[in-house]
Amino acid sequence: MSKIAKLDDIVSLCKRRGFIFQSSEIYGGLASCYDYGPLGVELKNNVKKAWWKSTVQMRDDVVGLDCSILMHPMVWKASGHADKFADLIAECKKCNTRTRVDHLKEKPLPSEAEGVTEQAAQHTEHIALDAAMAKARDLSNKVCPNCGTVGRFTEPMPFKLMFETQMGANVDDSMTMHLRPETAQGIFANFRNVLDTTRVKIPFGIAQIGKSFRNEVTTKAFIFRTREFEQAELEFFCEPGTDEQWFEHWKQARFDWYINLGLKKENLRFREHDIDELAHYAKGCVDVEYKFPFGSGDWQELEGIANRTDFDLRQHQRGIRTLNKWYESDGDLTNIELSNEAEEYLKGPLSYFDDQQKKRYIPYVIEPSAGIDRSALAFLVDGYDEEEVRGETRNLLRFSPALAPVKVAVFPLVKKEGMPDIAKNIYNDLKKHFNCFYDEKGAIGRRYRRQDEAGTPFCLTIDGQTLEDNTVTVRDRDSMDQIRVSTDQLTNDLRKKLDM
RNA sequence: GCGGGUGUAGCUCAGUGGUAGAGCGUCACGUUGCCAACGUGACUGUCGUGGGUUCAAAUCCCAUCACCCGCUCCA
Repeated sequence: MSKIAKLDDIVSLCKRRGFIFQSSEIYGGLASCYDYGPLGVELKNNVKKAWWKSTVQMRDDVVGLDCSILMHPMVWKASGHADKFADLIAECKKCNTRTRVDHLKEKPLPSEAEGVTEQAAQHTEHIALDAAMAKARDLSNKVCPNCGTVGRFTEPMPFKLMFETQMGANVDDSMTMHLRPETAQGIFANFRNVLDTTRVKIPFGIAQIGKSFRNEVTTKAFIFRTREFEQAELEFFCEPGTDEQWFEHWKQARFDWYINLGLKKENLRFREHDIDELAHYAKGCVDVEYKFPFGSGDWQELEGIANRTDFDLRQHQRGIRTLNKWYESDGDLTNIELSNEAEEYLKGPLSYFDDQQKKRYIPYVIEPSAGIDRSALAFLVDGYDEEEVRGETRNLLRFSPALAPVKVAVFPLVKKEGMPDIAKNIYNDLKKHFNCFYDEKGAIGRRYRRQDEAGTPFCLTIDGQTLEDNTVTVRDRDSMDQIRVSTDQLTNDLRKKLDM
């Protein structure tokens, strides 16, 4: 049975072994920012590789993309982020609890005993900031969900969730830009380019992995919610009417991905979004949740899979039509309205012509959007184990071979009789195929245990018998069992064991 | 941002006003014959940071930063 890991144990192990450090630690740290160390970068790269392999490489209907983080300001106008990507929060003066304004409920009036005044809470992310502010101004009848006090709130505080920066070294001539809050918009912006250059046909997807930035109101739990984070997103374009079946397809595919990489089934589940939780453009949304060991051991989201309909492509067609207003307003996004949709919007540049059906339409989009850092954390937490071996505690990370930072460690049993030379030769040969690690220092048991804690699946030991019959021992991380393998079969044998 | 907790060596922690410590880890040398072995030795500290009180501060006071838990939010 594996031990339930506490987050603190994981944080400590990550530091001790060089998986994850706090950013700018020598200066006292920078809130919410973390650095991946030598083992961590391997793990994270492996998570990305595994995602890319299953999402792009193994499929005939998905191509990749890598967009810039900075994009034309109008992208964020069209996507809605520039106006709407903000939360309004008010604080109860009595109990000092902060609550999102849109989550506050009215005190039921006596005449409406059924409580029907409770409106479905609409996510502020998708309400224009001005409108939300106006609507939120009157909190006199709202109830604090914490202490039940009515109408004693501070002025709603808006939070800008997008990072701003300046482009252009000339201060007078520089333009305010945003760091992307999601990678998805770069994909929509390149939809036409990909269509025109790759001979893809609907249904097909465009995949991208990259950094995004959000000024979260609060950060949380180590690398779980940070303001700078890495996403793996797929926009899968399909014909309207087939969207629900593709939604189901990706739900299953994405769930299986986590399981296949070793997450325990009992720690993973779907959570369907309620109707009133859905963004107004989304037809359906489900989260893949992992049972993280923070606090009370709550389920937390690893990935969201949404049916975004044709909303984004249609918005960008409106965005393109707004470009002149943007020039005229001297690049001030706040002063312009997004143009209305063209009457012929179905024939716009972001539409698709289906040659078989002789039909033009704007495709629907299924979007599985995964957090790479949180996935990495889930794999760390899920793989962490402590067990008693001869009265000693053995710490290990039971990584799937695909994720293990080091695949094979090579040791001479002792530093004599030519064992190090043989071991080095084997190491030099194997490292062409796998990420390997060589170590000839200290006791063999210690070397094994160190690799256990790094999650290395296999350790090879060159011993006295190697000198006689050219076999080495292959020691399995999880069982600690050893078998002898002939050196000329090592590569093949390990390939099989590692599934590489 | 609010409330609660924490911050001393790479890690875990002891140290409540008087010379900064332990265990583990790391490194070196010797030894080695398969699971954190043993011996000897070595390195490691802005006591989170800044200020104050004091003859004297890791210790008391103030401020600040960071982390954890809760509220909240999300990939």
